[in-house]
Amino acid sequence: MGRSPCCDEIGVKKGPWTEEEDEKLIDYINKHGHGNWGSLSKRAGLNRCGKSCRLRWTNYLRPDIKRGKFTDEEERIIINLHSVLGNKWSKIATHLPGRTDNEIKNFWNTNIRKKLLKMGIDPETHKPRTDYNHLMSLSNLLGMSNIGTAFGNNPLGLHQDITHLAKIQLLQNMLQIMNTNNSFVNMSNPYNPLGNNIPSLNPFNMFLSGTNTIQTKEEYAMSSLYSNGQSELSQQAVSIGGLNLQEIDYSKMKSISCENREEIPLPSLVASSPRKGTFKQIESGCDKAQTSNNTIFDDWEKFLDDESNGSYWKELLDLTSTSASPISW
DNA sequence: AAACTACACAACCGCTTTAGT
DNA sequence: AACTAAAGCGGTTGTGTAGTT
Repeated sequence: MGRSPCCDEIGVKKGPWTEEEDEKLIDYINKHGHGNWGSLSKRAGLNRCGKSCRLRWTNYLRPDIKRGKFTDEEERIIINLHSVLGNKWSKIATHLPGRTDNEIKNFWNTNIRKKLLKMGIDPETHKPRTDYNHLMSLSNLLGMSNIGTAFGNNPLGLHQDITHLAKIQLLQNMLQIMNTNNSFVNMSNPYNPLGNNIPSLNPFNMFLSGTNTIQTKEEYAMSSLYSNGQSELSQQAVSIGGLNLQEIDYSKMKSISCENREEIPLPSLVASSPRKGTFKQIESGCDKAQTSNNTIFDDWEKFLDDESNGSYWKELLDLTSTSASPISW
């Protein structure tokens, strides 16, 4: 074992590559192949460590690298694969021809990660965020909004839809916390790894499972990634680029017990967009919680409108943060 | 126009894994 | 089996640039 000392060498150039250096590296590799990276730099007449040469070639100069913006499809693939593989950027990159692990990692950290956070989804777990700070910031946002409303204006310039979204998101996240250990709720998750389709008696089911009904335009696009329920999400991942993930998900899931389901290394994200053929499934999945003319969403929005003043949410949050025992429905 | 800020991306660092002896 | 060098990998940092004040 042991780290290669090449990058510690004194006098070896660091920092951005010049065009001249790029040309030398490309010429050399085109003629001779890279061979041993450690000795390549000298053979190619470059005052760089081998590691630096390798990275420059693999991340930038390689002729098969696809440059430019990531497409929506690539974004979808990355999110799906990340939900299964985690931060295994090199593995993810093998399913995106022409994209490097570095590029994907950067794209994730600067773009996708932020979008997920904005949607209230934890980018690590792909589940709704449950950290207290996040809830407090949502609560404060709503509080400010309500102050403005009381005086007939809106100091933050919050659009009504955004406020509404924050409300629903807050409620959803709180319920997630409350029910972390509630097996009944797990049982009613629209994604049921056991394959049975037990209708939910829990009116909060759709919120616990990560469903928002009000989204910004941008978030709508993102949320469509999570639109098919977990089993379909896995299948999407399976079908991408010939990727075979069956052994990772289904084989484990079929045999896993209800109690152990938390340990499945897969996300539990589910539908949140009205994508064709999907939204209908979601709604039919919560028929039991549906009133004659209104959907559960209508009911909940009404509930939120009735109860959405700052002190109410704060009280509820205080209760949540101090309550050790989960609430059962 | 200048200063500041946020963002994107290239490159580096250091740990882990792999292959060769 | 033990050791070493090289390559792989993921986290982090540095820098250039576009946008904003």
